[in-house]
Amino acid sequence: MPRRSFQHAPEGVRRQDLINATLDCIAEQSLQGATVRQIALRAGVTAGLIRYYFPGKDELVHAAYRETMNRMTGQAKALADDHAHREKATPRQHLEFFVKTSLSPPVVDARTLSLWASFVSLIHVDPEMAEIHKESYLAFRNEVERLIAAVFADEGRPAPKAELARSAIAINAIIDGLWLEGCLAGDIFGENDLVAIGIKAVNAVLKPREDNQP
Amino acid sequence: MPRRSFQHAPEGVRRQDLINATLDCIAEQSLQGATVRQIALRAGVTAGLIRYYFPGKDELVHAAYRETMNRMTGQAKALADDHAHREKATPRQHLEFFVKTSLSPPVVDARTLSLWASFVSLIHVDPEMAEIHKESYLAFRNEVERLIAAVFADEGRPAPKAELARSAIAINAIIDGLWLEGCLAGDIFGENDLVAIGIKAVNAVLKPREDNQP
DNA sequence: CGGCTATTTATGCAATTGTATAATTTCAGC
DNA sequence: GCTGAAATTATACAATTGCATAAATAGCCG
Repeated sequence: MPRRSFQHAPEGVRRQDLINATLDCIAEQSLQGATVRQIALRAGVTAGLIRYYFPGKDELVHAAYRETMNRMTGQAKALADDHAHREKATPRQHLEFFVKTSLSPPVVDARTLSLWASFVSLIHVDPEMAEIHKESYLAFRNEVERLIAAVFADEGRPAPKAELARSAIAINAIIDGLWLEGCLAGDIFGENDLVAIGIKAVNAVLKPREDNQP
Repeated sequence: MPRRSFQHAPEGVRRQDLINATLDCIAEQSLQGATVRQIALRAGVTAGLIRYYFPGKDELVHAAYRETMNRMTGQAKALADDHAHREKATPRQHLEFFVKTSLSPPVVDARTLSLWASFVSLIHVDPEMAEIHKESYLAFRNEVERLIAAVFADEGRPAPKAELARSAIAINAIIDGLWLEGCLAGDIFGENDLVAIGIKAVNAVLKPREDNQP
């Protein structure tokens, strides 16, 4: 009885295939559907191979979480930077591009939400997941803070460290929230509705403190 | 060999016990830890009983999801209404109370986030979960819309239906997002930081269209 | 207090799970 | 072409899963 034939995959690609297969499984069938056998099937290998590349299934899920967050932040940043560079944008426009890319496809996407929610549900269960969350959260927020600092500098506005951090946290929260809403109820938002709301809210948060009146 | 003794539970309480036990399991160990045996253990009964009260485990999870969302919206609304009533608040203040209660404990809570994320991860897997999401989302948004309509009426401002819906969607998104952020990174927000950001952003969205400048 | 029904426990089962281990195949270097 | 290490498959296993069924208990109505 001959075994099925196979090939040695080049450096790193098998590992990446397994991560991608894991993401497919989680997105389509939730964590409970992401079994070693299903994952292996999707990746076109057999289940045992998973433990050749990862100590266990948990570590594969950790890698999948990292991958997801890196993709999200990476996409938002790359698209915004590119756009800003082409149009020789002011720092304020650059920030708005970032808001826009964060609130448009492919960052806003139902599948990504399913993945994200699955991972978040493990944050209080698995300490390593909590660590990954913390890291990826800070990576995104630092990006926001850099953009805000540039705006303040460009507009000759004093930027005390605390004020900067406060703004970054607030804007990060607004982007996250609108992102969530866009993924959850994508169909009710037109092309740029979400972006318009986001920019309006971000500008409100960036205003100096005094004018809190409606 | 005598069996363990037991009591007949009064109308509905056993069912509720099972739902609560399910929520405990999901919050502490994620969906994968919410097995019929674990749930039964928590509820102080044996596993078979679950299928006396529910057709299957899936339906128990559905009930747990409904319960979670009803509690969240219910708490936010009840606390805000109560507060507004005591202080004879204006509609605008009432809306701000609603933002405040939505962005404070017990609505903002790490455990609730774990539950919510677990359920959301099933929305694209299980059509019934999608339906529950839709219903609970609309229930919350309608509440927001009612509050906004009162603000517009009170301030003698025209409130075309489309404008009202647009504002409700936007404000709902902002509240959801800040709620998310508060649950995820609760420790970095002071008592009222989140509320302040929320009210600022909500007011910005409520402003008439013209002034979009920073 | 005796019986009847709703409630609850107990047990078993086939399917699935992650992991461990051994056997096989591929392929780069000689 | 050989050879040996690296990559992959195959099989087995104990544990766990949701569910079905049968037996037992509780407690209300008469």
